Amino acid sequence: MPKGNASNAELASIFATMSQLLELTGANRFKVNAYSRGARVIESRTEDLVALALEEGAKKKLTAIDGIGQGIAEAIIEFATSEDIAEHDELLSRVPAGLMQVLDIPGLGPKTVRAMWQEMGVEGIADLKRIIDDGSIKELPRMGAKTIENIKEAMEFQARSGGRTPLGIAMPLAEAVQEELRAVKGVKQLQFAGSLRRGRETIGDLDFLACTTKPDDLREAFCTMEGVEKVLARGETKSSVRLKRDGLLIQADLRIVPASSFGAALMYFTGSKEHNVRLRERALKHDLTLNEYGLFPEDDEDTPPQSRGVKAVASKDEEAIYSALDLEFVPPELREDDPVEGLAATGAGLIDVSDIKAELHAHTTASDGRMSIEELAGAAKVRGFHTIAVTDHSVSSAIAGGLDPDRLRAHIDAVHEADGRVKGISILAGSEVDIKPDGSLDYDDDLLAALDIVVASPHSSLAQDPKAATKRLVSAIEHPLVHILGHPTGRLLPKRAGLSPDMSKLFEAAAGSDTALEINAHWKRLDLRDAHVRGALEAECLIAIDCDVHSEGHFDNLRYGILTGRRGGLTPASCINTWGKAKLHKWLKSKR
DNA sequence: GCCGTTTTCGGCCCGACTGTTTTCAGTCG
Repeated sequence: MPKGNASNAELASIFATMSQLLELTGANRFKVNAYSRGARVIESRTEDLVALALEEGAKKKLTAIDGIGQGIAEAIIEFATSEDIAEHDELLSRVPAGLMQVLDIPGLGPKTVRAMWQEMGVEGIADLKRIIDDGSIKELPRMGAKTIENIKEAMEFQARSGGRTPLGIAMPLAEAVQEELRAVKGVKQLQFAGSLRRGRETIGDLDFLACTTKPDDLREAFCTMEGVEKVLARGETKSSVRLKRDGLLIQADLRIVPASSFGAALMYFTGSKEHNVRLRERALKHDLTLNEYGLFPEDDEDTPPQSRGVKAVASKDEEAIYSALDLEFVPPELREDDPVEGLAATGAGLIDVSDIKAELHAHTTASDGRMSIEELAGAAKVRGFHTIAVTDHSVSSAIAGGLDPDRLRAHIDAVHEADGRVKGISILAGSEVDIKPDGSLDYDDDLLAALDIVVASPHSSLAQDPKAATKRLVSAIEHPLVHILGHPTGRLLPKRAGLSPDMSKLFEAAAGSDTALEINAHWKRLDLRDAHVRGALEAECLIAIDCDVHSEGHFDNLRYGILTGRRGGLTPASCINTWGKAKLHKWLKSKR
C-alpha cells in the first residue's frame, strides 16, 4: 500500500514499534512511555493525521492533540512528506527484528531481553531456545532454575494461545467463572474488571475482584477451578492462573480486597493503566494520593497510607473517588485515557441494551439465515422490539444465496404478507445490498424503491486502496434510497483488516445525506469500531446498532455492539434503533 | 518525549508478587 494513503492505524503501529525498540535499546523510559501513549492517541483519532500533517500550520494542529508534542508532531510530518521516519529506520537497523517476539513472552521485560541480546547474542525466539537448551542462559544475572522453567512455560503458552481473545469469546467465559466464584462460601462481592469491563474488542486476560470473609476458600476455589492448568502466583491478595476452557487458553487474575476498598480496587483493576495514571496525577494536584486501597491525603511519607491506618477520603465506591477528584463518574467504557475527555460524552447518559427497540439487519432462509420470516419475527418480539427488518443478501453475494431481482420481488411480497399476519411487531421488507467495488449497488433504483429499508454493505474487494474505498462508500452513503451503511470497513477480527477509507469523509457524507452508519454488533466485526463511533458522533451522524442476525443466538451479540457504542460515547438519541416505531418508520419513509 | 491554575525545567503513579537474593530487581497491571 502506498504510504501516502497510510491510515492512522499504520502510523500508530510505527510509534508503538518505536516505543518497544527504544525500550530494548535502554532508552529513557519516559520517552518510551511518551511514544507508546502517542501511538494510542494516534490510533484513537478519526481525522486522517497524515493528511493533516500536509496542511498549513500542521505542527500547531498536531501538537494541539493531548499526548502529541513537538517531537512526535515533527515525526508525523516527516512521515507525511518523506514517507519515512529517520529515527524509526535507525532503530530498526540497530535492533534485531526477532527481539520483539522475545519481548512478547509473558514475564520477560525489556531489561531481561536486552541482557539476553547484549550478553548472549539472542536475536529471536530460536536463539532463546538455544541458550536455554545449552544451559548458557544461566550465565545471566538473576537467572535461576525456577525462572528458566517459567520462561519455557511462558514460551509454550505464547505459542499455544492465539494472542488477545475476542470480546465475544471472553465475555461468556468470564461470566461463567464469575458465577462459580460467587457461589463460594464467604464471598460478598465478586466481579470481572479489566479490558473486559471496559468493553474492548479484544481481551488480554481475565481480571476478577472480590470481597470475602473467607479469603483462603476463595483463593483455593480459584486456583483449583475447572480448567486451571497452572497456578502462576498465589499471594495474600493476588492470585494468577493459566486457564484452559472450551479450547481457549487465557490467563486469569483474582484480587481479594477488603470491602472498604472495593471501589478503589475496582477502579484500579478496571484500568486502563493510562486512565489510572491520569487519575493518580490528578490526585497529586489535589494534594491527594490514589492507590488500589483508596484516595488518601498526600503526606509525603514513604510507606503506603493504608498500612499506617490513614483514613481514606474515598475508597468504597468508584463514584465517590471520581467525585473527590472533581470529576463526573466515568463509565468503564470511556476509561482508555484522560478522564476529562470521557466527561463530555457522559453528560446525556450512554446508550444501554434496554434502549434498543428494533433490529434492522437480519437474514432468513431466503439467503444464508437459519430462520424463516415468522421465526425471525418471533425472536425479535421476545426481545421486546417493535420492528424487525428482513434484509437478505443481494445477487452478488452468491455464496450467501443472494436473491436475484425476481426472487427479491417474491420475497418482498412474502415479508409483507407475514407482516399482515404476525401481530405485535412490524416486519419490514429490506435488503442488505452489496456495494460493488465501483460504488454502484446490486439492484436498480426501481427495485430498491420497492423496499422498506436498504442496508448497503461492502462484501468484496476489501483490500481496495483507501482512495477507491472512500469513493465507493461515499457513493453508497449518498445514494438517495440507502438508509444504512452496513459494516462500513468489512473487517473481521482478528485477521482481516478490511477497508481503510478516510472515515471523516464518510462521516461528512453520512451527516449530509441523513444516512445511518452501522455498528455491526457481531464480535467478529464491531464495525464501526469504537473510535469511528466517536468521530461519527462528532460529525453528527446517525448510528444504527444491528446484530446482522443469521440465527437466533445472534440477537445476543447486541451487548457487544452496545459496548462499542458506549466506548464511542453513543447516546440513545443518536441511535435509530432506540427510536419509537412512529419516528423510525417516518425516517425510513423519508427516503422513499 | 510530554507537560504546566506555582513551573518552558524538572518532574513524570503505585503496589503486589516472584525469584533470587541477604535487601532487592524485574515485571505486571
